[in-house]
Amino acid sequence: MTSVSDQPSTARARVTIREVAREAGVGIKTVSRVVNGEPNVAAATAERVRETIARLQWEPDAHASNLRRTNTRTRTLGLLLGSVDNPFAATIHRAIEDVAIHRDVAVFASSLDEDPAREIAAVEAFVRRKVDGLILTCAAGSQSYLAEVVPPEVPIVFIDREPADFTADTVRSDNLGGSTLATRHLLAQGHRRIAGLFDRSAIWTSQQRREGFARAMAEYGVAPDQLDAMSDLTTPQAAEATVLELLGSPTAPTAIFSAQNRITVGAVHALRKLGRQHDVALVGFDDVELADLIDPGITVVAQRPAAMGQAAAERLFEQLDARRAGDPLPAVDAVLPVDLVCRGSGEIRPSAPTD
Amino acid sequence: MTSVSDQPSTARARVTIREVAREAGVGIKTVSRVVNGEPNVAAATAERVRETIARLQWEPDAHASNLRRTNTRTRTLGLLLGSVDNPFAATIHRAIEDVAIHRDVAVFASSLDEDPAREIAAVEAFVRRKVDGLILTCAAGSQSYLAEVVPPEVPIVFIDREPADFTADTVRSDNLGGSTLATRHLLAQGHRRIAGLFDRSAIWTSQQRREGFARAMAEYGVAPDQLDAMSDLTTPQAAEATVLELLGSPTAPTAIFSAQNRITVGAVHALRKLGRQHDVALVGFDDVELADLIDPGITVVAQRPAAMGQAAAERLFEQLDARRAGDPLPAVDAVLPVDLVCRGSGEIRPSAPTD
DNA sequence: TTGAAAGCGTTACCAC
DNA sequence: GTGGTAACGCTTTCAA
Repeated sequence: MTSVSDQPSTARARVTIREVAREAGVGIKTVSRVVNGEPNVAAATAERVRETIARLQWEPDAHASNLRRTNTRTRTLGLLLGSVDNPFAATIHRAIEDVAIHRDVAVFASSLDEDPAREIAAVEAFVRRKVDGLILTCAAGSQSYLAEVVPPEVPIVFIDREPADFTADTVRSDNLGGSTLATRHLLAQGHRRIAGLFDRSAIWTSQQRREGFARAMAEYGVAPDQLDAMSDLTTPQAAEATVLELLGSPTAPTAIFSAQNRITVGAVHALRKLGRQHDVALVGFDDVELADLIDPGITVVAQRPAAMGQAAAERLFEQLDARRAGDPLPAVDAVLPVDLVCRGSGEIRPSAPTD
Repeated sequence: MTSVSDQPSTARARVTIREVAREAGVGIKTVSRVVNGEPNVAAATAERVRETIARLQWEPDAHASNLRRTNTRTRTLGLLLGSVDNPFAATIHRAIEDVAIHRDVAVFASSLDEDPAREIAAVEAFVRRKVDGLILTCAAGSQSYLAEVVPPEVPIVFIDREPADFTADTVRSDNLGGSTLATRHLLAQGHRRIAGLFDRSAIWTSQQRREGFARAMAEYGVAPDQLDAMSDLTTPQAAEATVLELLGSPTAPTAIFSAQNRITVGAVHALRKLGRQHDVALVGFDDVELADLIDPGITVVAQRPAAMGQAAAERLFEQLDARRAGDPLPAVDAVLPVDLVCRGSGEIRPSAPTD
């Protein structure tokens, strides 16, 4: 009665490694060896097992494997971005996915909306799910919490922004150099009254870009406290309103440096509304789609989000491999270059040249 | 020797439910009850357990729990998109994440690049990871494989495109109505020679939009076989080249219907290159960023990707709840309306009116 | 109200 | 080469 019944491979019920072993007439460990590509299995046996797996349509249970595996890899990665629907972040995301897929690693993506609490909650959720590694954009003022929340064997790579109170690999753009470059470009056209428009000042990149703006202005003799710099512009609408106001004032700027893609969009809208797009110069940080089709084309300092994503993912896997081998790599701060793309808006000269 | 040692809560090593139980002086089942909010635990006991959990910083292992749990929820969801960096898809992604986060569900996102093999591989990877549900954009010609690959208790919602050979909930735009609307809009301006530019014909939405285009043209007496319709334009570059060629021919169209966002971008580039953007009419399907800042503004049939994502995620969770309660909901085909947004390019009249 | 014991589906260890 | 058997960290079952 308890003997092997000759039921055909019926029910789509749940197929386990045991059924496969029984059907193939081998031990369960042998099946395990085959699926994991371990040595010490006769070619013929392996073939038979593979055939059985295919016939029974068995899929190994990832959770069960990870439970016992010492080298525990969930083949899973946690990615935290400003927002998955921001073009800059989405490009990073895609590049990371392209690296991860080669290792059969799946990506959990989360948006943080500049909310420190959400950053911590997302990291905790990733850790609970035992991700192999983390690629993080940070919103919180300090990343010291990571030391207690993330196990030491889980590598972390920061992307786009440098962390505070925590040391780990970072991949980011040359924000300082880029914003200096952008500002100098406007100064070189003869502009002296240049308005700098920035995102919320709590964001690391926003601070860096503001610093770059200030440095370039200082080179031309403008003291930091005399800067026409507006921070905390969190939406295109806020940027638009600010530009409308600035240009209405008696000391209106002749040029604008917009330090983030959404701010650039708002600024362009404002200039159009006033019909002054051929009159007031504009350079933006981070590229914008269709920037070349607008009249005038928008001059920007373009970042390399795809390269950033790729570099971050590759570094993460290097760390993973190194740590499994026993020696973690030292943290590296990778800075990617940015490119000034001249399309017209940044090459407008002031109506009454200062120089 | 084997008695309980009074080691202080040392090593950040791995804390398990057993340690917590031992420290709190209760059985492990009681700890389990507390973390899962099950009844039959004295308030004082529960409090003591919670205190111990906090002190030991224990995080339950999600994989271990899911192994034995019958009601197995990994609080995980698989999302397959054309590409995570396409703005349309990225907006859907964000909307889904916003619904999922309320249920503490994490989202695995994957891109398929219109590759049928990648679709299947991605779904298998999701299933292996025991996701609670799937939201899929499909590239394969048939989704019949899902019946064998996806366990019946895992709900599937299709987004953007209808599946073939498989029945499940679908959330999509009114592609047929939208493309008819777009084409009629051009016809109403007096255009009769209208070129239709489409994505690869294997894609469901591409077929639908082509059908809508054909129907509207037929209303004005143009037979399907006389249509100026170009398919398989997979990149903006291809679209641009096609438009350049079309406009150079003796029977050049006076208007263009571009059936996808990247095709629209290519078409605009071509028109600019020829300096004919104020001369040849253009209506695109799916909105494009900064379309209002270009001169002329691009008239489009706008979809509602955020609403699509939200609807799909909500439907998925409804199905999940219903199935756990024992009665799956019948499959529904939700069709979201599209909106004609007139910005100028679609309102250009033919130089030599036909009517 | 509580906890001991028996799984869940896989991999690790060690005999054969 | 091969296959038992004991984990892995938790939930379920069931007896106390």
